[in-house]
Amino acid sequence: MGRRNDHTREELRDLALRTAASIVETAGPSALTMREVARRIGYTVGALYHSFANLDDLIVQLNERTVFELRQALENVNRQSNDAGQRLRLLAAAYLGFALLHTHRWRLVFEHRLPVGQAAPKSYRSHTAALFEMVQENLPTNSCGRQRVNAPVVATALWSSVHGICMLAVSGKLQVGTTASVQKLLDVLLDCFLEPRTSRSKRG
Amino acid sequence: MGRRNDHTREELRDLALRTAASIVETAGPSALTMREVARRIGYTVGALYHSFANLDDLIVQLNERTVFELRQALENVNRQSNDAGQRLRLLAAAYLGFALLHTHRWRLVFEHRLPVGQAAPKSYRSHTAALFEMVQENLPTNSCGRQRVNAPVVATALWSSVHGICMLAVSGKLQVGTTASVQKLLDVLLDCFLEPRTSRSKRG
DNA sequence: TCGTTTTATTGAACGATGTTCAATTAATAC
DNA sequence: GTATTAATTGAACATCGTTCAATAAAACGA
Repeated sequence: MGRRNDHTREELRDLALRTAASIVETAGPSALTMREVARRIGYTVGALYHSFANLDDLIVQLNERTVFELRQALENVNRQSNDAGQRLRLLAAAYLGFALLHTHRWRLVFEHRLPVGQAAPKSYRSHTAALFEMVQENLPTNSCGRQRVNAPVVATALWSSVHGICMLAVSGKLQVGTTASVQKLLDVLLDCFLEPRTSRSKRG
Repeated sequence: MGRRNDHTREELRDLALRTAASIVETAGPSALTMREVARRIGYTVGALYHSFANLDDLIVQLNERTVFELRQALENVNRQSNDAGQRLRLLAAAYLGFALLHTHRWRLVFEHRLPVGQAAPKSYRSHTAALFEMVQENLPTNSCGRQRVNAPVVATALWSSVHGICMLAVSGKLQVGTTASVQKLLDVLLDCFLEPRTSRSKRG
């Protein structure tokens, strides 16, 4: 069979990426092979290599989509409160929610290793930068010794921490089992970053 | 060639694991193959399958060793100060130091996926439990709204956060480049967990 | 010391993987 | 209607994890 015109180049790329996402979500990253993607979309392996340089490239493009979805989810949540502190708590809960809902795909974003010397694509970096900006803008001015360190550093520290809690919880490396107990870890963390330093028994 | 008796079964296991560690550290996890380990220790692949059930098992045993080394490094540091808060800061710095020094091996511990339904080995769990206990014992009693939540939860939240900062930094997913700036993230986090709520300009 | 048993080790084999590319065939352009 | 262009195939190659019958050396019993 030669040229088919069943799909444009862009349609095929989209089809392959959606299929890859489905494979990863249901069967884990180890099930994501060029041959399996090809089989599911009804093409042969060779055809995939016109849309993707190699498997690594396919994964990078899949991760790009995942980060975009994550950004959208967080941006939606960020509009649902007028209180900055409350927004931060909602963002953390949404981050955990996304990680729990799309566990394999979410882990793939952070566990995939780029070939040495190869930078992450620009769109990927812009999405993650947007995430950190969202956090930064919701930081109270008096949070966490803020007068000494600048906001980007605090935002980075806080969100890396949220990430660490979610990652360890989701990957089962933590003993905590239930979603509720993971949420409690996030609460403790955010209490530390949000509660004003002078009142020490706000709601004890 | 038949039976060789160059090494006992235990010697061969040790040799293979040390070789595997070396491969991972220098060339990354993707370079860790049964064939490469076998080649380097001067045996054929088949021989490895008497010491390890499969590649997954070899990785699990390698990770066990890595976690043991990490535990030792932290226990050493934990004896080098009389102030609990200072010990926590030293522990965090040592955790980052280990992650930076043994990046690939350290990442492999957290990024390796066990086959579904298979639990991490008991020794692995006991090492990580020891880490969390160390943190827990160094927590000040008044830290982070401690009167409301119990110590294990605070310890888990704090150390998962330290882990998140180290992981994102080491895997290059963060924009921060230098070791100093990562250390500053850890400082901000520990300030939040350690500084008494009433004094706000301790060392500004 | 010799013959038997045990066991460590080999090496070839199998199926699956990523990747390449000449051949083919359909769509497009002229 | 022919020539050009480009998408698609499918076979090929190297490498991977894993298995296992064959083999040879060590250990054992007499």
